[in-house]
Amino acid sequence: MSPESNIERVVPVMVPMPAERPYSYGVPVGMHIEPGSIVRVPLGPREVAGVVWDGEGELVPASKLRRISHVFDCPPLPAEMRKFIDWVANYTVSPPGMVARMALRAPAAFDPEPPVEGIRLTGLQPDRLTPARRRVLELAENGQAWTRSGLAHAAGVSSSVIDGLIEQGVFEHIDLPAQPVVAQPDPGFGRAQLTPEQEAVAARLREKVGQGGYSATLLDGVTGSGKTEVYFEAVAAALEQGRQVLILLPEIALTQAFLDRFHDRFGARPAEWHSDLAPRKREKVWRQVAEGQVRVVAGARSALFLPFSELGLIVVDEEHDPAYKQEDRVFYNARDMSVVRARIGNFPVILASATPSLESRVNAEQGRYERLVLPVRFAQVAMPDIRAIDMRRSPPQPGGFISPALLEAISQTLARKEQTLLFLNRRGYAPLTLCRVCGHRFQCENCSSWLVEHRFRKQLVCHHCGHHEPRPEACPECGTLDHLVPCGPGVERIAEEIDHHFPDARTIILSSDLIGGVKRLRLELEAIANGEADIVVGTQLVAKGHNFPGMTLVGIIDADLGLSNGDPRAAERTFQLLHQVTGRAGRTGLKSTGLIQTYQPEHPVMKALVSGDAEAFYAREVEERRRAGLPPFGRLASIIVSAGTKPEAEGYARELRRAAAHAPEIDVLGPAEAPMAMVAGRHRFRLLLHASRRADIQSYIRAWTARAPKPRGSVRVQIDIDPQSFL
DNA sequence: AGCACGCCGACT
DNA sequence: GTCGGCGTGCTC
Repeated sequence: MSPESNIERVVPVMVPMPAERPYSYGVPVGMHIEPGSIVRVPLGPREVAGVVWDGEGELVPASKLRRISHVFDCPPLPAEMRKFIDWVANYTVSPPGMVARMALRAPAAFDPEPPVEGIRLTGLQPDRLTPARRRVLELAENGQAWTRSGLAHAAGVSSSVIDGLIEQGVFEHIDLPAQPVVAQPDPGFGRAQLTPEQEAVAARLREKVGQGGYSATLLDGVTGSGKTEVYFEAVAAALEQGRQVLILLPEIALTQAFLDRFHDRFGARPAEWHSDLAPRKREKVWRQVAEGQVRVVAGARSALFLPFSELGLIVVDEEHDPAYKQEDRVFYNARDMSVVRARIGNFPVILASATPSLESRVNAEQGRYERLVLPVRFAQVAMPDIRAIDMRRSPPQPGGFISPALLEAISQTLARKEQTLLFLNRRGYAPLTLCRVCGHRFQCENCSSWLVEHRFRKQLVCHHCGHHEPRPEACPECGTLDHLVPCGPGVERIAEEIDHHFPDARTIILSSDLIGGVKRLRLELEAIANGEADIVVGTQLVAKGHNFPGMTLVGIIDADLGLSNGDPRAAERTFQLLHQVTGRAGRTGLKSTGLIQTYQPEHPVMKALVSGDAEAFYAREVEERRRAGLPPFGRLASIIVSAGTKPEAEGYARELRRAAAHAPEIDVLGPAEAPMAMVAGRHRFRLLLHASRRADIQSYIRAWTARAPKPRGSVRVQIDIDPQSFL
C-alpha cells in the first residue's frame, strides 16, 4: 500500500478490539516508537488508539500493511501493564485486544492537557497607579503566576483592570501546567491514634511496604475494628517511599464517608475512579495517573487498568464483595487480578474484609497470604446482640411476614425513640403473582423467571431482563376479575405491613427503585441520619457503604432467602451479606440488637451470625468445598452462548458440547438455560465445566473451542473462569 | 467492538 | 420511488 521506503520497520500494535494478537503496522521513517507507545493507527474504515506491544511485528502481506499515523505525546504504557494485560487475557481466555481496551478508556487523555493561560509580573511599572491596580500588584508582587480571572477575583477588581495592565506590559502571558485533579496527599498529615492491637498490625503492614517486594496480606477485622485507619498506615508508608497507591472499593462503597476519612488522614482527597465519572474528569485522572501527578486513586474495579507507572501498593477493601467480579465482555475478578498485578509489579497487596472470602482464607491457611486479625471494636462500641427468631415457633399473622417477636422489638425501639432497620433483599411488592381461580402464574415472556409486582409503579417487572407490563385486573388466562394474589414479600409489602402495625411511625423504603437516583439516595440517607425516619426498610443497598448511626434494631425479614439457589457460594454469600447488614448498627454506644427471621435456626449460617464466631462455619464450608472439589480446591468455568433466538443459542451450545475435548478430569454439564436467561435481548445458554482439581481449564477450553464449528449468525460465546455467581 | 455493506418494510 | 431496520463480515 505505502511505499516501503517510507517504512523503517514493522511493530506489533495492540488495538482495542477482539483481536487475538497484536496487528502489525509500519513505522514511518523518523517516527520515534518504543514498546508501550500509545499510537493512532488506521483500522478498517476508521482510526483508533492502540499500544505498541513487545517483540517483533509479524510478517503481514504488503497489501495489508498500513502505517502508524501518529504517536501521542503521552507516557508509554509501562511494561508492567503490558505484562498484566497479557496475563489477564490469557487467564480469562479473552482476546488481549479487549483487555487492552480497558486500559485505554480515556480517548482524549492521550494528548497532553492544554496548558492553562496564566500571567506573571514583568517588572515594568504601569503609567498610573490606581487603587485597583495597587491591590492587584500587591498580590502579584511575590512573582507567583496567576490566572487572569483568579487574580482579578482575589484582588476584588474586574478583569479589565488586569487587561489594562497586560496591555501596558506590566504582566506577560505564560503557560501554567494543567491544574492537578487532587491535591497531594501528605502521609504525615493526621496520624490517627491507634490502639496497641491496631498499632501492631499497622506496624507489620508498614514493614511490608517498607521492605518492598511482592506480598499478599489478608487484613481480617470486624466492622468497627478500625481496618481503614490501619491500612491507611500502609498507604502512608507507600507514599513515603514515593510510590503510587490504589485503593479498590466495591462500586457502591465509594462514598463521601470514605473520602472524608481519607481526607482526615492525608489532608487531601484521593482521585476517584468509577464508571459514572464525568468524561472530562476521567481524562484528567487517567493522564495524571500516567504522569505520576496523582499519587492515590480510590476506585471501582476498573481502576486496576489505570496506567500507574510507580504503583507500590494495592488495597482491596471489602475483598469478599461480589461487585469485584466483572461479568460482561472480559470476565474477571478485580480482587484476584489485584494479586496478580502486585506480583507483576513486585509490591504488596492488602485484602481487607470483616468477612473474608473463603478463597482468601484458604490462601491464608495455605501460607500464600499472611493473615492479620483485628479482633475488637473500639472500646465504647459494643457488638450487636444477635438472635435468631424461629419462624416455625413464632409465625407471623396470616398474610404477614413479620413475626410477633420482631414486631414487639420494633415497638420497643419506637418507644425508646430509636431507629429500626428492616432488611429484605427483594425489590418490589411481591415476587410472584398468581390467579386464585386457574392457577396462572405471571412469567416473563423473555426469561423463565416470575414477574415481580411493583405496586407503587403498578407494574409487573422482570428483574432479569427489565421487561415490564402493567398489572392487569383480570387473569389473562381465565379472564376472572380481581382474583390475582400476590405471593411472598418484597420491601414495599414489608413497608405496608409496618404501616399497618405502626401507622404513626415514619417509614422509608430504600432500594434501587428509589426515584431520583444517587442524589435522592444521599438526601434520604442524610434524613435518616438526622433522625427523620423511625423505620427503614431496605434491600442490599443498605448493606454497603453507609452506616446508620442511630439504628439500634436490625431485623432480617428472610434470612433463608438465597440459601437454596444452587449456588455453591450461597451460604458464604448469605453470611457475608447478613453480617454486613447487622454490622450497620451498634456504632453509637447504645445497646443494639439484630433479630434474624429464619425457618432454619440450626443452619450453620444462622449459628455463625448468632454466636459471632465464624470460624466453625468457615471450617465447615472449606471442608465442603474440598470434598466437592469446588474452588479454591477445584475449578469451575462457564461457557455462555448467546444469540438472538433461543433455538439458535441452544443449538450452538449443543454443537459445542458435542465437540467437547476429552479430558477425564473435567466434567461438562449442560447446555442449560443460563441463570440470566435473557440479557439485552439475547437468549443465553450455558455449559458448566467442573474440574475437581486445579486443572488448566483454560488450555482445555482453548483446545475445545478451536475444534468446535465456528459460531454462525448472531451467536456469541463468552467464557467465565470460576463463575462467582450463579444467579 | 465499531463500522460498512447489504437486502426487505413504512413513509417524507 | 427512498429512508432505515439490523444481519454479516472484516479490520494489520
